[in-house]
This record gives sequence, C-alpha cells and structure tokens, in this order.
Amino acid sequence: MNTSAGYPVGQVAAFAGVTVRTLHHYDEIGLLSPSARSHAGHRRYSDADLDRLQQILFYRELGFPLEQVAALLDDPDADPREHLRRQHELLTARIGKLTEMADAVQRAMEARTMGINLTPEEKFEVFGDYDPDRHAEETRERWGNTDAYEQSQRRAASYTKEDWLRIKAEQEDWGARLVALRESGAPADGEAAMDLAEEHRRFIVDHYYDCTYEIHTGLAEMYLADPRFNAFYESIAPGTARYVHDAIVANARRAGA
Amino acid sequence: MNTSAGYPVGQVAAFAGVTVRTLHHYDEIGLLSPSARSHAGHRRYSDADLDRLQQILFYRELGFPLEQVAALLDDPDADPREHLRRQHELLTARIGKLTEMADAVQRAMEARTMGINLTPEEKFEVFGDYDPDRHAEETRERWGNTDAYEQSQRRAASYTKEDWLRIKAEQEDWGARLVALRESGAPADGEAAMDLAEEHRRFIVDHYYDCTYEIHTGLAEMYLADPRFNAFYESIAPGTARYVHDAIVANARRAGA
DNA sequence: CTCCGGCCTCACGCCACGTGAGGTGCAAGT
DNA sequence: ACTTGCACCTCACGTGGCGTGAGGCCGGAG
Repeated sequence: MNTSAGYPVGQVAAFAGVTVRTLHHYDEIGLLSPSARSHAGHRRYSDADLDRLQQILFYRELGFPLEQVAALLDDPDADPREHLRRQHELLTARIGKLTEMADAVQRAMEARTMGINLTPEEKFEVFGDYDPDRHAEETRERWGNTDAYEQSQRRAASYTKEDWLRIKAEQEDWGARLVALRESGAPADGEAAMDLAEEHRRFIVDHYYDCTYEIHTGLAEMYLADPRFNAFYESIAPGTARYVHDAIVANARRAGA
Repeated sequence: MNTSAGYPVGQVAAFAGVTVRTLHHYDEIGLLSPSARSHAGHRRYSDADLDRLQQILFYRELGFPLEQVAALLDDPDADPREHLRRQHELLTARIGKLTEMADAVQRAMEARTMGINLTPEEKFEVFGDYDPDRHAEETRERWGNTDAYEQSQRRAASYTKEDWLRIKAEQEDWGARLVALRESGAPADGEAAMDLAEEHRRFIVDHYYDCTYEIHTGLAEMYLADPRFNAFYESIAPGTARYVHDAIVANARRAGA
C-alpha cells in the first residue's frame, strides 16, 4: 500500500523555502543526505530528515558556517533540548544586538539633529562585534598618540547642506521657545510644556523617522544619561535637560491615557 | 601643521571591526574609495569616508548585496534622513522577524514536550520568508493530492529515545495531579494551583530552556489561542486549557509582586 | 508514441572576501 | 650607515555557499 515513502526534493524545497540546488548541495557535502532513494535514484526525505533540515536552516539563519552546523547537529551528546535551549539563547542574544543597533541609530539620528559630531569610535559603536574593553583600550594605546589621531579627533564632519541649515534654524527656534517657557516659570508637566514636547516629537517624525511616544521617552532618558546630549541641553541653561525630560514624559503620559 | 590628513587603512579597519582586505575590496569595486592617498600611495580615509563606511556596514549587516548598497548610497535623491529612516524601519522589521522565530521556537519546544507532531508545513513556519498565502495554497494544490503527501501527513516522527520517555512520564504525572486538583474544586488562582503552575515552569527550565514568568504567561496565552495546544489540554478534560492558563497567570502575578 | 514535468549528474560561474607572496617607505635601535 | 620592524602596497589564487545552465533519464497524460 504505502508505495511512496518520503518526500521528493522539490516538495521539501517548497516546504522549507529553499532551492533544490541547496538540498543537492547539502547532500554533496554530507550535511543532509536523504535517508533513502527511490528506484529511479530520486532522493526521498523522511520526516526525521525534515527535522534535521529545519535545524540546519535555523543555525544557518543565525550565521553559522555549514561545517559548524554539521558539528553541532552530529554532536552525539547533544540531545534535542540542548539545541532548543541554545537556539533560544542565540535568538534572544541576536535580538538584543539588533535592539542595541536600533538604539545606536537613534543616537546617530539625534546627533545629526543637534549637530553633535561623533568621534570615529563613536561612529562604529553600532557594531559591538569586537570585544569592547580590549578593543577600546588597545586602539587608544596603538593610535592614541599619533598626530593624525589627535588632530582629527574632534574635527567638523562637514554636513553642510542647504535644508540642513533650515532644519537647524527650526530646531533653534524651538530651543528658544523652550527657554522662554521655562523662564516664565511654567511647570514641566504643564499644558504648554507638553505641547512643546509634542512639537519636538512631531519635528522628529517629520524630518527623521517615526518616533513613537515610547521611543520619545527613551530619548528623554538619553538626554539625562548620555553626557554628550546632556551637555548640549545644559549648555543652553542649567537644568534644561531635566526640564525637557520631564516635559516629554508628561506628554507621553498624556497621549497614552 | 596639519601634515596628516585622514586615517590610514589599518586604523579604519580597527575602528570598524573589519579587515584591511575588506577595505581594499571595497576600494577595488568602487564602493568606498578613500578620498585621498598619501605621498607613498597609502589610502587616507576622511571623516566623510568613515560615515559612508558606517552606512555600508549597516546595510551589509542587514544582508544587502554590496551592489545594492552602492546603489542605495549613491542614489542622488536620498538624503541622510532617508537613510536613517530606512535603517530604522529595516531594523524594527528584522527584530520583528526574529521575535517571530523565537515564538516559533517556543511552540516547537512545547510541541516536543507534549508529543504533538507537526505537519511538514508547520515545521517550517519559523521561516516566514515566502509569501504565506500564495505558498500555502500553491503547495496544497500541487502536492495535496499525491499519495506521499496524504500518507505521511500525520506520521509519527519517531523521537523514541530513552530519557524522552522518562520526561514524558514526568509530564503525565504532572497532568494527573493537575486534573485531580481541579476536580477537587480548588480555584485556578489558589495556592495549590499556582504551585503546580510554578512546577510546570520549573519543569521547562530544567529540561528545555530558561522560561521566565513573562514567557510562561506567553505560553499560557498560546494554550488558549493555538488550536493544537488547546486541543491537547481540552482532550484531558474540557476547561483544562483555561484552568492552566489562569493558574499560570496567577502564579506569574504572585512572583512579580 | 510523443510530450512534459520533475528528477538526475556534471561542471562552470559568482560574490565577498581570506590568505599568502613579494616589494616599498619610514622610524627606531645598534 | 645599516639593519630591523611595522604598516602599507599590489597581484593573484583559494574558499564557502550556493546559482545557473547543459544534457539526459523516467513515468504518466494526451
């Protein structure tokens, strides 16, 4: 009765979202050899083969070279739960990294809006793929005392454009109104301050990216925590960073409720 | 004074966390040609070059082929905010995909703990890289009526191992105690039910992965929403899925407060 | 009986680099 | 003055993970 045992290669490819060639390749290198062949020499994949393929594609997606994938899957003292556990860890780690990158992009965007120049190291903070301590120390040690390094350390990055200046003007106008409001004695969680915070958010949305209230409060935290941004606001007038922070938080709360 | 203009290739490589060869390659293919050369023919990268490199690595990290990266970066009517906006979108999209994968792994782990067999399509739900509708329909249309497909549709996946059976026994013991508790009339948010929920969580932690309270409540939701898991619990006794859900939620609340 | 769709096996091509091999320029130590 | 050493240079071939035909086999439908 059960004349057909196992799935043919095309079907497996369709299931897994890969090409037939890929399956051939995995067979060639011995990573996934179908457990049987039909009379005509056609590959027949069993359910167990499909499971293995699923694992393979998973590790591949996370950037493992196929050779290592084979080593992982053929490890005799690694049972299914070992793999699931590891996969879960890898995924959360990966998500964490991407979230960090997203945060770094946020900071980069903010740096641009405010005209803060980043040092070369800061520019690549996004990619935390090297050991941070060792790298930072070593780099400073190796390059920290050369002329090129010292002299270009805080050089202007020359983002000079046309509408860039227009945006900056807008930004400064907002800053001026902020200072005026604060000097008038208006509270940070008052109507006017919240409106100004909302205007700030809209400003970002219009010119840069889709800044949600959640992201906006994240930025507010950064204005307090990150020395660069903190210094920027404090340079306007002492206490401004805190004031802006509170206004943004209040505004987000208003929008959320 | 300023005799040294620009960073040498080794320094740039160290900053960016790439090899010198990579920078040479980008120069060869015209993706990133340093804006100057020293007297001795050495590459000198300007700050603007570093910015471009940062962008390149960003898009590369997200899987773009270098040719497309060049196209994106050289696009004349794409200003900085365009890129930042796009990068932000790409990142959040990617994070979303990974989160989905993590969820799918959760389900796979749960399926294993309960001995539910997945159909071939279900096994690859993790990788949402094909158009779901078109794919699902088309696959069924093309393969749905072949013998191989029908007959192996719900075949046992033969996970038969030794300690796998032991775990299953543990699991069944837990199930029995759950049913007994519920029949005794104990409330789902009572002490005993919560203890049983906690035991369930510990069980997962010990045998599978680090299941936090947050994840655990996520699983509880799934027990209600996903037909497969729902059916599993309901097959024990009607209302069990809900009972388990409530117990887990109550337990998480207890732990959280 | 032919046609067609899916399968097969070579075998070469491609991208994004890795990895030497062999040579240059400069600065520091002997 | 001379070697040592380091960072840089330019070929140029190798590698991983497939893509992309070329040419042929096989079983069912028209």
